[in-house]
This record gives sequence, structure tokens and C-alpha cells, in this order.
Amino acid sequence: MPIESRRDVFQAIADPTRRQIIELIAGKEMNLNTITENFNISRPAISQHIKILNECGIIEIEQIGRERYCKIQPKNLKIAADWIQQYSVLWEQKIDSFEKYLNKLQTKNKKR
Amino acid sequence: MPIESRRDVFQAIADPTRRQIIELIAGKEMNLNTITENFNISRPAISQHIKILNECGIIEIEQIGRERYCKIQPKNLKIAADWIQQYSVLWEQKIDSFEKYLNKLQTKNKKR
DNA sequence: AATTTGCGTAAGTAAATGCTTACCCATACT
DNA sequence: AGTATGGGTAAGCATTTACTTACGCAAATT
Repeated sequence: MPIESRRDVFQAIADPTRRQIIELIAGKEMNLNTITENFNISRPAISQHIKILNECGIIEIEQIGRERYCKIQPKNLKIAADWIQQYSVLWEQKIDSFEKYLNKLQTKNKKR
Repeated sequence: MPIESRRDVFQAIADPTRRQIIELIAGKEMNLNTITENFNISRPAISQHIKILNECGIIEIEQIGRERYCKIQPKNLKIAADWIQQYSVLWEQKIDSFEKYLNKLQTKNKKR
């Protein structure tokens, strides 16, 4: 499997450093070195995270002179949000009704 | 870093197979072999995925005789949902107001 | 023109991931 | 009692991940 196709939003936000980067630039766009100052890892490491976030469409990069400003592009972040949100029915007050729904399904197939 | 502490909800849902397992058992709880029938990978592989999902608190396992029924326990799934949901302001109609918010932050620090 | 600054990229590495096969142990069935 | 079924776990393996250092290059500064 090519490396490109393995990269999706879910994998992108799986890494805690990348989530921190998202949190950091959500409030204010930043260039790469400024982002790096907020972490204890090397600039190339941050650069690689930025590349991944960019390839997944989570951040946009605007080059100004020699600086690259990163800002959030939420389109693809929404994909992950939508997937999880499917299950919001499970943790909201609708839990009771979901259990009824489950039971109904389970009595159809008389398993267990 | 011990293996346990690296495992969180985000990492759990990063794997496409694990997301499919979640989708599969969301509608109806299933034992391990039934889950396995829905995939092209071996039973031990599924067993390991189930273990991870269980350790992250995404699924509950109820043992009945020799069978183990897996069902979704959404508490921790909500953690991921909440994190992403912070940024929903970025993709909903509130984008304009968020940009104003951004500009306000950026004029405070007169960078760039 | 020379140096500094911002940043990409390559190569190397240790650790983690996702799978496999092999084996084992209970519970259920005959 | 013997066999079949459900499923955990270990060992091994290839690949991926998240870093590092080293290097190079273009834009900015002096």
C-alpha cells in the first residue's frame, strides 16, 4: 500500500504532537519556526508533522517570502468529526432508546 | 514509553479495521468469531483489535460461557468527539466570526 | 558580497504496529 | 470420555512511525 493512501485524517490526529499543533494554530496562524518553539522536538520533526497535516488537508500553508504560515483548514477535520458524531446517539440522553433499538435487533435474531 | 500509555482513543480509531469493527458492533453486539467473519484477516488479529478497543474503553466485553460479546461503550469515544467538536466552529457558518476572532488575536501581537 | 535565517529533504535508527502461524485452554456437544 | 468450538496469547516478521543529525537552498539582513 503506498504511503500516501494510508494517510487519512484519523491517522493524522492519532499523534498527540499533531493534535497539539492543531490546537496551537487554531487560534492564530503561525510559521514553522514559531510552532517549533512550542515543542521539545527538532524543527525537521515539526516540518514532517506539518507535511502530514497538510497532505491530509487539515492545514493550509501560505508561503510568504521564506516563511510558511500554517493555518487550519477544517474541511477534512469535519470528516473525522462526522464519523464520530454518528455515535453521539450512544452517549447522549438517547442511550435508553438506543438500548431498546439494540434489543429489538437482538430479538429478531434469537442469538445468545 | 510503555505501550499502555500510548494507547488512547485517537490511536484506537486511527486504524481502519478498528473503525469498521466499531461500525459493525454499533448496531448489534457480536461475539468475536462473528466479527471475524466480516473481515479477511485472522481471528487472532481481530482479537488483538478487540483488546485495544477494550483497553481504550471503546467497547465492553461480556463473557457468556465461552463466548465474548462485544458492544460499544461510548464514554471514551465521546472524548475524541469532544476534541474534534471544538473546531466545529471552523467549518460551520460561524467561519466569518471565527475569522474576526483570528484577526483580533493577530492585531494584538503585531506579528507579520 | 557575505552571512544569517527559515525551512525542506535525505539517511539512519529505535520502537511501535498489524499481521501471521502455532499452541493452549475452557466450554459445549455427542 | 472424546471431540468440536470459541477465543486468548506468544513468537516472529515486515512495515510504518517518529524522531534524529547532516546537508542544502533560497530569502532576508548586514
